Amino acid sequence: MSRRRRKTYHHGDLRNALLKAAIPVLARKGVAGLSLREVAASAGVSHTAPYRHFRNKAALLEAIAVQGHNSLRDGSLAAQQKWPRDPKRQWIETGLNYLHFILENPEIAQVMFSNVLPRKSADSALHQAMSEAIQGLVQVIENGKTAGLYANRQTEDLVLTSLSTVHGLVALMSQGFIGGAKPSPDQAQAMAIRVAETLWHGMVSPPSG
Amino acid sequence: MSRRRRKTYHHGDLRNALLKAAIPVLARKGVAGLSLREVAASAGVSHTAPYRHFRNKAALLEAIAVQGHNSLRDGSLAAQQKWPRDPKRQWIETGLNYLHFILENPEIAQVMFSNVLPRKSADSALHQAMSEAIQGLVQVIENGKTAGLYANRQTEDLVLTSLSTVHGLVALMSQGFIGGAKPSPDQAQAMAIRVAETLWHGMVSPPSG
DNA sequence: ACCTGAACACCGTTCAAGT
DNA sequence: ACCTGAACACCGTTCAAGT
Repeated sequence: MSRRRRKTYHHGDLRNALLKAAIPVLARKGVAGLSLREVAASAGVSHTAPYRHFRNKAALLEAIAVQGHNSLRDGSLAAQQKWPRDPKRQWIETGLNYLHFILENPEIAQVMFSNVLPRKSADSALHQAMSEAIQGLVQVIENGKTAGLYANRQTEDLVLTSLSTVHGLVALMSQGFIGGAKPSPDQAQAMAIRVAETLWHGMVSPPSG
Repeated sequence: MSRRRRKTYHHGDLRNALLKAAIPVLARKGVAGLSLREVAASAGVSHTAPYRHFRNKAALLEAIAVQGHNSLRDGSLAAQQKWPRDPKRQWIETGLNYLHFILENPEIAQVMFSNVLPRKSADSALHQAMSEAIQGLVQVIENGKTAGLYANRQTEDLVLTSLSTVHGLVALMSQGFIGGAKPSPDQAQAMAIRVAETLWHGMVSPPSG
């Protein structure tokens, strides 16, 4: 045996192990059918061990959901760094990155778009993550304003509309209401781009403005 | 006692009684905390009685969620009848009616925007209701095309973008991510109108087109 | 037809106890 | 510090039995 301990009495990284173990359970049972006891068992610990790392079951699910919102935030940061001179591209890629994350992580999406979040509590990690994601979008919009896009529209209106549209599209897709049960990444991306162009130019303006 | 029976051994309208009894339970415990047993007790029947009317707990929740989608459909039908010559107004009112329903029925919204729906099953009552709601929106858009709005845009793009935006706005509001915990109807309507105008004219076009 | 009570196999959460 | 086993008060669902 080497000097560094393995499989000690203490797990070492149980928190992450539980977050990982929850994914297959979500895929099999859905968010409503997931039990903390099964997640614990599948991580190889007793059913009370998770309480050392999560206040309760909702806290575990919240930690999973936070990853999704962080991805929306990271997507807008990445897009700003990748196309620093193209605010429209930043705007589109922010949405596409979010969509791709959801398509590639359907179990996390399932938790994000479910309603197991704490009643209100503005100090929750979920609200924190959501605020950061919105801030990323605000920055993208402000880059566009600096570049002279968006005419005299208010930043708040542009952010609110963009956010609603991307959230709605992604939620509807992830829940299978549009695009069929399993849209391919290409199909999904094509739909998203058409939606983005419709919003960009407006319902009543010609497509190529 | 009059001739018509009351409080017989048979309940008579237990199905509706259960749907009604679920609302206060949702308000108190949330969708994750709702139990069929509590709903049954609050309707004054044993905990097995609901199974005469609903296959299982998910079926009860689905029946509640269907009402929300029916409201989106009814809103577009009502708007078409009320302003038969004004397709833009039809479009805006469809969204506003949906928003008002959600604000006035937060418990139903909670179920609609939660993920307790059956895995896929295109024959589910939920998908049926959603399809009908989308059809209402399609009709509103086609009225606009007939009237010469929307230039050469495709109906599918217009429907998809409208649907995503209204769904996203309403979901974000109902879950408290935007507009604060309890937006007044006036505040909510003002936000919705600004979003609708932004989408109508586009991100990059002047507000008054 | 519609409703019930007992029963089964689960839950989430708490807590004294172990290493 | 971190993990466990027993215990509590619940669940959803099934089923033979009642009216």
